[in-house]
Amino acid sequence: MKLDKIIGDRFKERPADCVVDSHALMVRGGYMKYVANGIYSQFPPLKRVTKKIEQIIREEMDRIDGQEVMFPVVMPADIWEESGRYESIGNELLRFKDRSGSKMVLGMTHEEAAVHLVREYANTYTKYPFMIYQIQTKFRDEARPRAGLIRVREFTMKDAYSFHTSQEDLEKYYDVCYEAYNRIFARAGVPEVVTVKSDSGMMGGNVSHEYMLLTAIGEDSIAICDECGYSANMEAAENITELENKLDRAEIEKVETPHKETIEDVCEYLHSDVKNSCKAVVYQKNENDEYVVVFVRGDLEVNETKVRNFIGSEIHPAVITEESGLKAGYIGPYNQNAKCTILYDNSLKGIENIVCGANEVGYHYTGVCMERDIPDAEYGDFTKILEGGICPKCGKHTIKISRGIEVGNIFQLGTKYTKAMGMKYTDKDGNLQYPIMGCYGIGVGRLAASVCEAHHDDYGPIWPISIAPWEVHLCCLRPDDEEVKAVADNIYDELIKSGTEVVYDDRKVRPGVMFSDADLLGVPVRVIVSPKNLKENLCEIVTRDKSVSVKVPVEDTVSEIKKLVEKLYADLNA
RNA sequence: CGGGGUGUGGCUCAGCUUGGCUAGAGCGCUUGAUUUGGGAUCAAGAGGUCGCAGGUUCGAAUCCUGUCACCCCGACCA
Repeated sequence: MKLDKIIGDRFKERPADCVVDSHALMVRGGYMKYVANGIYSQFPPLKRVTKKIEQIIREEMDRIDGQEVMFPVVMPADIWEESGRYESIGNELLRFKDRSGSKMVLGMTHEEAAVHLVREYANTYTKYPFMIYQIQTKFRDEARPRAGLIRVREFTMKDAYSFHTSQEDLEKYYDVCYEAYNRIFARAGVPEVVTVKSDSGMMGGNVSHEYMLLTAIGEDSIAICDECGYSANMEAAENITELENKLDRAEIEKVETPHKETIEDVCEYLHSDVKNSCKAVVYQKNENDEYVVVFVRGDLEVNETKVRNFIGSEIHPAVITEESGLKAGYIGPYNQNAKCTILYDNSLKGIENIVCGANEVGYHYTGVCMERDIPDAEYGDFTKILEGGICPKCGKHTIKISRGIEVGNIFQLGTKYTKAMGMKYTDKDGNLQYPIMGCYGIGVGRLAASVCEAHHDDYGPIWPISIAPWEVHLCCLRPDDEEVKAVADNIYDELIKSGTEVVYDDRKVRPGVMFSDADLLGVPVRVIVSPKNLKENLCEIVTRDKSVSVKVPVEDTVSEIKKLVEKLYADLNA
């Protein structure tokens, strides 16, 4: 490919709207163009990157006996009504009507379509197990797309669905998939992707893992223990607390705390440690606005996902009214009479002599002891794990919180969808059974952006050769010099003949322009043919990351390039 | 959905507070010349009616009202 024929402009200035580097570089490098909020078109360089990622995924899925299929983008609402998700999913699911008034949805995930595809076919245990997958466009009407390709509304995703006749078989295959995913990320040049335990959210099911690329711009918080290797999404990480600053038992005393409505203010006012206090965080259930009060130790934060899972309902931060009986800023566990669901966090178990609201405006209690004063409280885990927190696996104070981008996930779904949609098979004994499912996703565009985010410098992406838009970038520094041009042309022809993917820059531009464009394209191997090198009968071969920089005789150039290309591939597979 | 911000050639932005001639700069683009190992120089050119709609005014990019879009933070989210 001649560089001057590649569709799309490259330019110098960072676009104002781009917050993350990968987004800025991919816009500057002519990889993508904004179409609408969270919707982009891909120029050839990016299309070539995503195509290669797709191919790696395809090979690894086929290797674990996946069968590629294709589900529709537009689906009738009725299969979503079968699973119950037509109602339960919020506005991310784009619903619309066709010309005849039938309700339709735009596919945001394809469990329903997968079950629909195989539910007649897989009616006997002899057909199991099997896995089907597709690589296709999804649409999710996200509330807030951001960061270029990291979070978009329309995107390409590989989604796979496996069907099993036993939990053991699912778990066995889950592990196989786990390994396949590790191979995919290693081959894509990001072996540093880590797996974390996660909350399954709307997907349902029990066990699930997320594949995270750790980076400061990530949207997820991950709890990691360096000691034992434990890692979990902050949403899912169990938070173990121990009693600190244990105080002696004391009598309850009501004290005036005028205009002190945050726990920090109250504790400062009363000269008490925040760790010896109890604060109330109030939510309301989405369906009926019923109040949910969560009592946690003053220094901790509520993990809303845990609350949501525990009460089995969606919640939102509360608007506290007069009628509720709750006294905002003065809510406490003792003498609490308001009608609402009350949850007590583990951090309060057995705590003595604490400060808490008196359920009366302007007053707090001191000396409250949970065991003595609220003897029938039941406790659960409702708080966020924090930096320096206790590792649930090894029990040490070793938890670190990192940010990460979720580039893939795997779920053990169970029978949620097969049951809801009436998919059954006959087992060996002639009984009807529901198949057990697993599902496995990878966001292709997000992975491309994540690799760029993880591997770039100020001048452009540094693509791993396996997913780079081209393998070799050939620069002819002085195309007006006949000899230089002839040598470069010859190298180009030879590389093409040998099946190497090469982009050839023979424009009549200054070297600086040429190098800058090469940096933006991020091709791993760069070859420079120039009058300066040619005087000594040499060509220059450098890698984008500067780890290799050599000059070789002109006649050896092509073979040296091919050697280097092979080495780069080998490094990725090692 | 709540809070904050921004809309001026392809890109980055100035002008707006305090309305006033044909709306500016740099980058990019076209043509020519000189240059040639990290985004050159000179000259000549093309390209915008200032997000949209309405209002105030002799006169609006500038003031007012409405509206749309986008960005950031939060909420929400496989």
